[in-house]
Amino acid sequence: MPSHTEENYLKTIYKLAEAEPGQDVSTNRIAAALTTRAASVTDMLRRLAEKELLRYEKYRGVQLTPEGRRLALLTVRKHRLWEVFLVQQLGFNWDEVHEVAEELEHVQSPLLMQRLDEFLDFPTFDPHGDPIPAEDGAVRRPTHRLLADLEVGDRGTLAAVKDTSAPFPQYLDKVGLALGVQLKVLDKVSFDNSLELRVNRERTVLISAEVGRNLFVT
Amino acid sequence: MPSHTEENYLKTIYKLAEAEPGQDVSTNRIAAALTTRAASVTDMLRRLAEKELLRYEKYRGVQLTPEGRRLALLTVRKHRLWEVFLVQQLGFNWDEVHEVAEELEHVQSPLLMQRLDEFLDFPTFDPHGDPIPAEDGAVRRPTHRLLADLEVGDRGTLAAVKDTSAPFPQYLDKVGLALGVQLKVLDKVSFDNSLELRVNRERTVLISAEVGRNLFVT
DNA sequence: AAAAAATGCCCAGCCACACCGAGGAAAATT
DNA sequence: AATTTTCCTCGGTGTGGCTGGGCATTTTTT
Repeated sequence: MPSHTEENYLKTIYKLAEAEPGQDVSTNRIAAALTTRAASVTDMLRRLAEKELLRYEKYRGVQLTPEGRRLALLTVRKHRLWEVFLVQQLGFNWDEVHEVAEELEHVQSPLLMQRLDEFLDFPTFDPHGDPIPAEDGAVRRPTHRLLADLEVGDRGTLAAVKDTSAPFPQYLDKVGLALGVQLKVLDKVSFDNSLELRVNRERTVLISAEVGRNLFVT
Repeated sequence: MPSHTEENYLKTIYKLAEAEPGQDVSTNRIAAALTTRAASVTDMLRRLAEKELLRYEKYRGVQLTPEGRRLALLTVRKHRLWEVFLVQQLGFNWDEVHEVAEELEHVQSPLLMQRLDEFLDFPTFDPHGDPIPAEDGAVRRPTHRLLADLEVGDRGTLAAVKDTSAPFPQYLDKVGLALGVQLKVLDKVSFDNSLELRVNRERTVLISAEVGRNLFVT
């Protein structure tokens, strides 16, 4: 049974590996992601390697073993299922749930998660639009594209955000964007790549390229 | 923010104090309840006293401060609310929920508990028949009597069990008793105080005095 | 009241977990 | 080949929690 911290390391490593497939994950990247020092990370990597949850060749970075990957995905699954519960059943806002889910994800009870999954009617995406790994570890890779990659005239539905830390969802709220809205790219300003969007065929919104790189559409 | 273990100590002390009001709670009783050693308990008591969560006079036992009591009740509240959720919403059996609730009770989020409470429609008793402390710490003391204290001819409704560890609820199931059934005492065997009961005006059941002392009726 | 038994305290120490700074080794970059 | 960057190792810190053994206190017994 991994400790909370171990679960967090595994989850972080999984996400970093996901972000840049093929490459091994480096110590410093992990340290940055967990706001801790490289020395602490090395420490933990040794322990996780000992438990066969990842392969660790020094100076070479790190790679999850099947078992490590399984645990990481399980944690992600739990996190996202709880987020669905919090938003759909308890009426949380989708930008309020992260911290709470961060705690709930460490509860150990396969039966609980199975029942919760059923109770929520087997959701496949969480409130941020991220896929919920299945019990067997299968992840439905959504057909998302970066909003920033769309061309003038392209359409899509806002499906997910990349950076889900608090300020960003709040910003979205403010400019009137939300998951599920219909978008059409009206213009792409060439000099800074900012985007002019039509939202739900009603309003027009101007967003920076920065923001565009944080949003996924289908 | 108390640690999980601290919360467990507080909860245990609260329950022991409850069981025998007036008296202070002794080190060994706590040790027995938590299956640890007296030395460990002394240790923790010192720490909790330092944090002003209880008053600790050596050789004299221990007493929760208002703040300690508040935290203990909060933990009990969380535990029991989660139990209601598990049974009512997720379809757990009432004798399966304890361990899971034991984990969930340590999640720290007042907002979460408030929303959950609302979602469950402000329940006042948990699936074992025990009262759920209100947010302000008020406990509705149920008008329970020990089944063993009833006299021949008395009637009542089975309202709660004292020992909720796994085997006992299973035993109840087997003999056909459940919370909510109507009971009438047909006979009380004088030599061992075992009880003959009519259940829901249908069946007859014979239980030992031991069992009778573990059941509450209204 | 003294002796015996039970209870409970205190000390010193142990273990697990997680973190960290400093210095040097390895790898990447130039 | 030299420099910069990365990151490993080592020794050490702190916290939380548990424990055995010896001693102090309280309670019970006589």
